[in-house]
Amino acid sequence: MASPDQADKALTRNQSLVLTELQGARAPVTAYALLDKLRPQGFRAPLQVYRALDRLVALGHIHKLESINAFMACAHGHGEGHHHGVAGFAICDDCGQVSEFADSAIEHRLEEWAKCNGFHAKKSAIELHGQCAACVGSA
Amino acid sequence: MASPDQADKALTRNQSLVLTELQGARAPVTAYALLDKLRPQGFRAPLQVYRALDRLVALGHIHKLESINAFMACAHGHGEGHHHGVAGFAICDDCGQVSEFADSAIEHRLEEWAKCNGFHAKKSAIELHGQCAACVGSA
DNA sequence: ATTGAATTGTTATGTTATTACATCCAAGTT
DNA sequence: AACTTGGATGTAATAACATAACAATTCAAT
Repeated sequence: MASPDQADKALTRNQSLVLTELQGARAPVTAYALLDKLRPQGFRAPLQVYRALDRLVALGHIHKLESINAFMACAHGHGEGHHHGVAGFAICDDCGQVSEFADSAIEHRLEEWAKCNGFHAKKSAIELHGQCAACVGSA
Repeated sequence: MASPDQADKALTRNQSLVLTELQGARAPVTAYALLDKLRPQGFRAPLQVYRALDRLVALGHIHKLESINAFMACAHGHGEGHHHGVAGFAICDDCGQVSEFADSAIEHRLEEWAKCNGFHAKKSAIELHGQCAACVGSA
């Protein structure tokens, strides 16, 4: 049996620091905001952050939100047989909070379109902008 | 009856120049690439481009591709009763060409999710990355 | 110990987007 | 005509996001 946190153990110091920071955040964080937060831990240049982010995205630990140039930890864990489907994000333009969701019907329709059009999809970005329930209520 | 090109007539000179440039392009164009192309027409600063782009996006004439920071003309025209649904984009990472598509099932699923979660969506971005049919063939 | 691959550190630079403020111009008013 | 008002534009400076190039270090496997 693999150790329970094998995925984490594969991470380097910088990657762990960035991931931990993102997991503790309540909303997406930009690369430069991460840099500032991690200066006490020795970070000094953007590349240290960007390199860690690239790796974490590749490993599936975090997502990049393309429409706001920010990053957030993946909503679910990384247990053994975890199916990594197409993820969607609902971004509140008022409070900044983001909800991650998965919808197999959407995933299926995208696959269908790709198949019909000979497109080989490698990754996807689905991002909604608007107001979350809390902000609609307090509007 | 409105004149056939009423929408176009509402555009200012700068907006028309930017829109025409995008309509003539075979792939998305970045703001700074537009600036360079329009220097002969008198453009000198990024804001001239960004202001025109903002307006054109708001009017539904063009789309911003969030994952590549580039813009493209809307695939369909702007006739009278044109339903502007949720648009998706398949971006070829090899040749740069983009296919715009619309899928009412996806739109419906997104609306459904929003309703169930009290999220008021104002806009959406759906972008696929991979290889288009032509590039897969010539790989 | 040596080597080779991956990671890291550092500097500089490139790319994308906005802020702030001055100016211009056309439409409506006195 | 002079005045006001609002949108559109021009201009300069800067902010925010991201990568290139290269040197130095770490560390597992020999």
